[in-house]
Amino acid sequence: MGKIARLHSLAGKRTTTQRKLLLDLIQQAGGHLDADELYRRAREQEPTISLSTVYRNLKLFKELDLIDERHFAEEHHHFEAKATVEHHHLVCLGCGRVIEFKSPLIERMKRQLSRQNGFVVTDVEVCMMGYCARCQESMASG
Amino acid sequence: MGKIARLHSLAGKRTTTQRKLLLDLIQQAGGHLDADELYRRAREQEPTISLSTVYRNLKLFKELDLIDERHFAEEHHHFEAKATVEHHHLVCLGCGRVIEFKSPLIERMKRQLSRQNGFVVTDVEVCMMGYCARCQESMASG
DNA sequence: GTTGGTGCAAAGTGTTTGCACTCTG
DNA sequence: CAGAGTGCAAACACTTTGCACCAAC
Repeated sequence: MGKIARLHSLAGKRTTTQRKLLLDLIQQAGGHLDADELYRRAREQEPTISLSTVYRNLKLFKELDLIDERHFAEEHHHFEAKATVEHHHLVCLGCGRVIEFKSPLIERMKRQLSRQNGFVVTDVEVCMMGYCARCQESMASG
Repeated sequence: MGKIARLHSLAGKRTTTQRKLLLDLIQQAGGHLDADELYRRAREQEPTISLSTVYRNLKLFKELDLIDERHFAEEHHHFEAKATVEHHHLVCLGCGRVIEFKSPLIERMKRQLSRQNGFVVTDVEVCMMGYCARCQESMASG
């Protein structure tokens, strides 16, 4: 899995206005964006940008390992800037809020798998669905 | 979350030939099916069945909690008969094979989350991606 | 007999692609 | 100034829906 070190984030790819804007928006966002939300935000600063450009660059960023793609229980994909620390997601089925969490248990699980099945894990997605404290309250009272 | 007990699996819904066939196929399959694969198998026994019927029934089965829907890193969804025992998935990026596993660590993680965030977890999806033993070998030799 | 379920075709999503034009390097 | 990247529209893959007919209850 040797990977050639990248000199800067775009690794020789051309730095177009659109590409830079998209990358900035993703990194600023902090949270999770889908292609459409990113498109909407990008158009505020670059009204002629097209949705294809958004998709093409998301694909590129993924290849360059600059972003992670997430598959929540929805039809479309979500993206987020590559995490410095691996973390996972709690999705509240009440309000739709996505809460990030991390747990050392996941590392242990990886190790267990490689020991038991000889499987080398390169990427983990943990998605827990349920109800956040707030939604539980409003269900109890409502 | 109160749920009226179901008398039998289809809970008052009509037992059509197609519906029964689809449910049988899913339960026999053991593994993971996508809508198209299910359609293909169903047509072997019921050549006039339509893809819409497959989708409509998958939706119904999901509502009746007879199947689980999975979101591997692909465009379409996979389904499997409701698991008696909660288990999770290893997806090999080399050969595409899906290996099931279970781990007590996941229960612990759930408990930790409810303790730390007051979040009640109703459903968990853990998807680990990487390379199975076989694919590691062929990468090393190839 | 009602009316829920089906098959078909048409529409709806989210995403990708072909092409001519534009701009980076 | 070559060719990577763009905008646009058309194509794509998967899923849902409207409608007329059919069959389970």
